[in-house]
Amino acid sequence: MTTENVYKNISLKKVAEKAGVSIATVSRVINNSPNVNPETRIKIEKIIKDLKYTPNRVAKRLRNRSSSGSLLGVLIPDIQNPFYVEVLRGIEDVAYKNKYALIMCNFAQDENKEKLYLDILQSESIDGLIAAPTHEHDQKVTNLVKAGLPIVCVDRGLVDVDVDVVLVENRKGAFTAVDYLAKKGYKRIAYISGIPKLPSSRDRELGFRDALEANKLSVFTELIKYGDSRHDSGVRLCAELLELPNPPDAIFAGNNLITLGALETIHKKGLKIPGEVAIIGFDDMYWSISLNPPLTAVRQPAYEIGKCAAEQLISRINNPGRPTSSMILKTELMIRNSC
Amino acid sequence: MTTENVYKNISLKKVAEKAGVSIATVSRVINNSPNVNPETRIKIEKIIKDLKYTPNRVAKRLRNRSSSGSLLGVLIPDIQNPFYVEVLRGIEDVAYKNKYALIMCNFAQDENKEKLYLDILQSESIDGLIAAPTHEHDQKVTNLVKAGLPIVCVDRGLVDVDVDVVLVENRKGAFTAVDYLAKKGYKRIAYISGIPKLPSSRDRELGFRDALEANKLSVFTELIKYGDSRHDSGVRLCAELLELPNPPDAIFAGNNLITLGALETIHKKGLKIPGEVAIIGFDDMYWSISLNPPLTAVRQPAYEIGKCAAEQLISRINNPGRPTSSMILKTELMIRNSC
DNA sequence: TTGAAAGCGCTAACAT
DNA sequence: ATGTTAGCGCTTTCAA
Repeated sequence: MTTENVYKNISLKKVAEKAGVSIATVSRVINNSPNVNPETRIKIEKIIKDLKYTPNRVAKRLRNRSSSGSLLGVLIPDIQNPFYVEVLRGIEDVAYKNKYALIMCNFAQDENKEKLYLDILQSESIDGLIAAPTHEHDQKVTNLVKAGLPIVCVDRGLVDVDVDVVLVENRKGAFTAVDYLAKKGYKRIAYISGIPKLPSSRDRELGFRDALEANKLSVFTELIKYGDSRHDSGVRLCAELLELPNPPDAIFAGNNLITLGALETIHKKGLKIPGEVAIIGFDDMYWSISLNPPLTAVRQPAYEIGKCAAEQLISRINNPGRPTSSMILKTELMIRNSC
Repeated sequence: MTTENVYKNISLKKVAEKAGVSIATVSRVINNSPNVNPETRIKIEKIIKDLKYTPNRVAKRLRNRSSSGSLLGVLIPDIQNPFYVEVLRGIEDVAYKNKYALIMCNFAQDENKEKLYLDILQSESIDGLIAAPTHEHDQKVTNLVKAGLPIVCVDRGLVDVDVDVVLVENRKGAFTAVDYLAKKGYKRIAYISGIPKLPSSRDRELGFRDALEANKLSVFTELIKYGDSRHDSGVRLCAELLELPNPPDAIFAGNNLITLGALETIHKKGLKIPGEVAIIGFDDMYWSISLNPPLTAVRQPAYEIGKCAAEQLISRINNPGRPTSSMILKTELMIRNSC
C-alpha cells in the first residue's frame, strides 16, 4: 500500500457544519420534509450545491432498506443471448428514470452461480429483484419471494409461490410459426428445444405439437431434439437432425442462439435455405434481415418485457401490498425468406 | 403499505449471541484472523453454517472502502453492441471468481447519463471502476482517477491523467483490413467511421489511410463518412455512399453495428456482395459466419479485453501504488466471403 | 422548526 | 485469545 486512497465524499456532517445546523436538518432538506424553515432550506440547498454534496447511497441502504431510488438486482441466465440484452435495456431505461442503479448478475445457466449471486444480492440489501430463475421450482428465488423481497420474474414464472411475472405467449407464438411452416407445405418439421425444464421450452413444444396436429401432420419423435438453449447446442443438434436417414424439410429453432447455431451448421453443410431445408426461429434480432437468408422468426417484445418488469417491480416496491399480476405479452411473426 | 417487509438478514450480533461470544470474535472468524482459539473458531463456524449467516456487504462497504470482494462499477457506452457484451462477459467472469459484484451502467453514448451514473457509482462506494469514457478528455472520469479511485479504461484511454488502459491495435487492425481489400483489387474504398471524437474511430481511419497510401490508392474524401457508432448510422451512411454518382466498390465499416446497418442497406437495395459492393467489418461476431454473405472482419478479442481489464483493476485495488500500465491486444483478420 | 441521539452491521484500535 | 467501543453516513424518534 504505497499510495493512500484519499477518495472521500462530502457527508451530511460537512454540510451541516458549513450551514451551522444539525445533520438532522440537512437530512430533512434532502428528503423534502415539510418541517423546515424556508430560509434554512434555501441556505442549506445552496451549500449542498456549492459542495456538490450527494447522499451516500450505501449509508442510506444500511439504515433503511425501504428507502427509494437505490439498488435493483437483475439476475439473468445468459448475457450472450441478445434477447436478454434487450430485456436488460428495457429494465435499465426504467431504472435510470427512477434513479435506481442496477446490480447485474449473469449466472450463465449455472445453478451454483445463481445461488452465489442471490446471496450477494441479498447481502447488498437490494430494494427489489428482476429474475429469470433456472426453473419453476427455484428454491432460492421462491424463498426470497416468501421473505418479502419485491421480485418480478421474467421469461419464466415460479410455481410454488405467488409472484409478479411478465411472459410472452410462448405456446401461441410457437403455434403461429409452425403453422406457417405447415401451410407452406413442409411435412417433416423438426423442433430444436432449449433446456427442457424451462417452461418456455415446454410451452413452445406444446405450440409446435398443436400446430402439427392442427395441420394433420405426424409428430416424428426423432425430429424433436432437446438442448441447452445455447449456440453450441444449435450447432450440434441441427447436425444430428440433418444426418438423419430421413432428415427434416424444416426446422423450428427454440430460441435465437439455437437458430444461429443451426444456421451455422446448415451453411457448413452447404445446404440451400429454404430449398433443401427451411428454418424458422423463435426470437427476432434487429439484424435478422442481414442473415443468410433473411430470417423468418417469432418476435418477442424483449425490450417491453424488461420495461414492464421494471415498472412492475418499482410499483411493488412502492406498494408491497398490492396483489400480484401476470403480464402476458404478444408475439409477432416476422416473415422473411428462410422458409 | 399493507404488508410489512419482514425480509431481514442474520447479523453478526445474532451469531455472537448464539455462540456466547462477542461480535468481535465472530468478525475475526469471518475474516480469518489468526488470533482466535481453534475451538472457538470451530464452534462459531458451525453456528454460522447453521444460521446461514452471510456478512452484510453494505455495512462492510460503509465501514471500510478498502475491504475486498465487494463492488465493481462498469460503465459502458452501448449494451446493444455485442462487442461490449463480450467485454462485459470477460469482466463478469473475473469479478465472479473474485467475489465481486458488478454494478452495471449503460450510458448509451449519452454524456448526461454518463455523469449521473458516475455520481451513483461514487456514492455506492465502489471499490473500482472499468469504464469506456465518452472521450479522451472525459472530465468526470479524469477527476475520479485523480481522486484515487482505482480505474481501468477499456477501448478508449484518457489523455489528461495517467491511467491503466486496455486497448486493441486499432490502427494496425484497420490497416490489415483495408490492405486486404486493396490487394483484392478494390479501388474505391469507403470508410464509415464511428463517432469521430473517439480515439478508436480516429485510429481506424488512420489505418485506413495508411493502407490506401501503401497500396497507392487515392483517398476520396466523399467516401469517408462520419457517424455515431450505431446501427442507424450504418444504414444511413451506407445509403449515402451507394447513392453517390460514383459509388465505392468496397466499404470498410468502423464497427459491428455499422457493419450490420450497412449490410441491411445493401440488401435492401438488392446489391450483390461482394460482386457489386464488397464489405469488410471491424469487430467480429460469433454468428458472422451466418450472415449473408459470411462476413470478413477484423476480430477484436473482446472477451480478453474485459478479462484483462478486470484483472488489472483487481490488481490495482490490491496494490494502489503500482505503476499504471497499458495493454494493447492484437486483432485478427477473419477471412470469409464478403470481399 | 430544530437538535440530540440511537442504531443499521460491520471493522479495527485499544484494552484486558 | 477475547471483549469493548468508536465510527462509517444516514434516518428517525423524541425532546425542546
